[in-house]
Amino acid sequence: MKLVHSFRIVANASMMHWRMPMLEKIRSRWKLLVERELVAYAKEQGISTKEVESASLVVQSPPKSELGDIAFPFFSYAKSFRIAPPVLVQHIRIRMEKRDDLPNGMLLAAGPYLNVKIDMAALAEATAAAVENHKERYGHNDSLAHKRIMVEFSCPNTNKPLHLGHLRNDAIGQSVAAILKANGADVRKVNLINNRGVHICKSMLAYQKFSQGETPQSSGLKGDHLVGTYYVRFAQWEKEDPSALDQAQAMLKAWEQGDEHIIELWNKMNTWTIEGIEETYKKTGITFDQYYYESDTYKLGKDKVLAGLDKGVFYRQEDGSIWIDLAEIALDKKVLLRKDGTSLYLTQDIGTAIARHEDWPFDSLIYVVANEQSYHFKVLFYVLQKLGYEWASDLHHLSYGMVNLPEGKMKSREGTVVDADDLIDELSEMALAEIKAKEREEEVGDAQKTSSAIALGALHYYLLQVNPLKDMIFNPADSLSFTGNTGPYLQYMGARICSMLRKYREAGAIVDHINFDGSLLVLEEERALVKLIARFGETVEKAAAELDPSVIASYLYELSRLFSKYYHDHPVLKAPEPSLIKARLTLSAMVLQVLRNAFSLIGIPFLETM
RNA sequence: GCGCCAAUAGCUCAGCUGGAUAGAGCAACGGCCUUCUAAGCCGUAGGUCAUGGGUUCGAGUCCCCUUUGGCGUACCA
Repeated sequence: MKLVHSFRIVANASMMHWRMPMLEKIRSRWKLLVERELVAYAKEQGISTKEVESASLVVQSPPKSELGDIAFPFFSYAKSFRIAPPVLVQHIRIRMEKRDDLPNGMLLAAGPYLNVKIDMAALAEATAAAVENHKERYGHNDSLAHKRIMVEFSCPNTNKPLHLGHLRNDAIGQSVAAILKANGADVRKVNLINNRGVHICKSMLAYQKFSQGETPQSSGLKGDHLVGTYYVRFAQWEKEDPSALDQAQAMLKAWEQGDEHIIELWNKMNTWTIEGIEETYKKTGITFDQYYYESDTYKLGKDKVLAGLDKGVFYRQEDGSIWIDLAEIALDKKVLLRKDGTSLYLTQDIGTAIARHEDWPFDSLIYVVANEQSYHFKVLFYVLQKLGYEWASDLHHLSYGMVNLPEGKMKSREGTVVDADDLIDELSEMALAEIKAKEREEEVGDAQKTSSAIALGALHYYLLQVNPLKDMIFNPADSLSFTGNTGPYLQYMGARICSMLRKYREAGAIVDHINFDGSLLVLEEERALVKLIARFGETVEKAAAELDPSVIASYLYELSRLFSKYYHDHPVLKAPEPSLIKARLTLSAMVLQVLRNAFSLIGIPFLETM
């Protein structure tokens, strides 16, 4: 399975030791020591050290905690040394143990693996200090420092409200932007409003014919929903009146010629839709740094296509249309401008990309767009390259899979499209009902606010736990469930820790004066938690390298599940010794901080109580 | 037809980029609330990693064939 995006932007060489996360530092230190010993042994045995050096040592994590914390498989050295891996492991272990410059820790020979049990007390204390120092920035790094990355997502049409597909798009875009930012990049989130074209005219025309001047105020409908009803109305009318489409096209022409009445109507309806959509963004916590409008950029696209014609990279057909030959990238031919001179989707995107690079010269531009458009982006990037823009190679299509329903595809004709606002409202109602059923309305404070936060947590986690490239099935029943591997489960973990910390303070913060002693965390779960917390930074980096929020989602679930089991089995506030209370409290607070930080990367609202 | 992508438990998804006995959740069954919030915890059951071949010490992971499914291949967006 090859699902990894090859995100082209090159990370900075930030891997200098002084800023390397603690766990990585320990791993690479041990790696160097094992390699040193292998080379020394090879010399003694009269084996070419080149052979040994070229088989670079692999670093892994053992599957079980009894086997230690770091694993070095020795399979690949068997040939050079001409002995079985387990034998070599024993030799190297014994030799290394004679050294007096080893860091704290223990070497374990586990068959063909040489494993290390690390000094967990030191790791726990260093990690606790790092969490304490960096707080909401713990886990952040500067691997993408000074990189300007533009992320385009959402891109709604102004003829209908957002649906489930947009929600996946928005969730991915918002999350990827946050992840890149956490890696130090200078990120600019941009939206592109598809506000021109025949499809926009369809809802306008139907409105003109059938609305009798209805407005969001008079109808009580959100603007985008109101406009959407006329888009649907057009589809009905089109069946009754075959001239409907011609009329819509005539309207588009009039629009392009600047007909005042039509522009006025267009402005009015666009405003309604955009205001409605922005309300949805507000509800889902989606924000942008800048909006682009196709009505502003399509002309630039036209100009650039004509310029390309002059340069000879495109050609004109007899009927007047302008084309590009895609033979170089093993594709066919593609129209860039219609014979009547009007622009196409591709033309507009050419203009938009150029305008963006002029506005904010980026090191990379990531388009978050469904995979059904991969052909479009392949062509777009090629066209821009042909036009001579060197930055064309910095464009990246983050292609995500379709959202389907258990019954199959969403189809507007069959009315199976899941509306974004309806879904969020339904989720909120379910969450509210749950709060009431648990009789936690008072406890929770603002039950309304809490339930929408839970709804959002459920939705975003559901959408982001799947690798973006894969098609996913959105099962409404599952998404409405708040138990198991869900957003609310994670939120609940955070709320429980908060509650525990509140109780501690109410009881007088008894162990505040005691120093945190990492050596007290000896339980298997505690070691696993410390390691996992120490790995958060790597996880954030991996998520950026792969442009994949599901990396964060999986990490969060693992952390929560581990902590959940831990605090169920082992008392924190009622631990037998004050110093142990302190140690466990510190560990819990670390988990809490990481939950908070990770939540913000995948759009899960943090809740102090629920 | 051609191109791109996918296939892991009944269902929805992981699987640290080729390593130790393939993991979770849901659904099913059983156990745990005078003990830091039961939106929780524990246990049982569930797998020929679509099929066949190849690469090598070693394959769910890499390569090829086949099958099935999705998307694309518009002077729609």
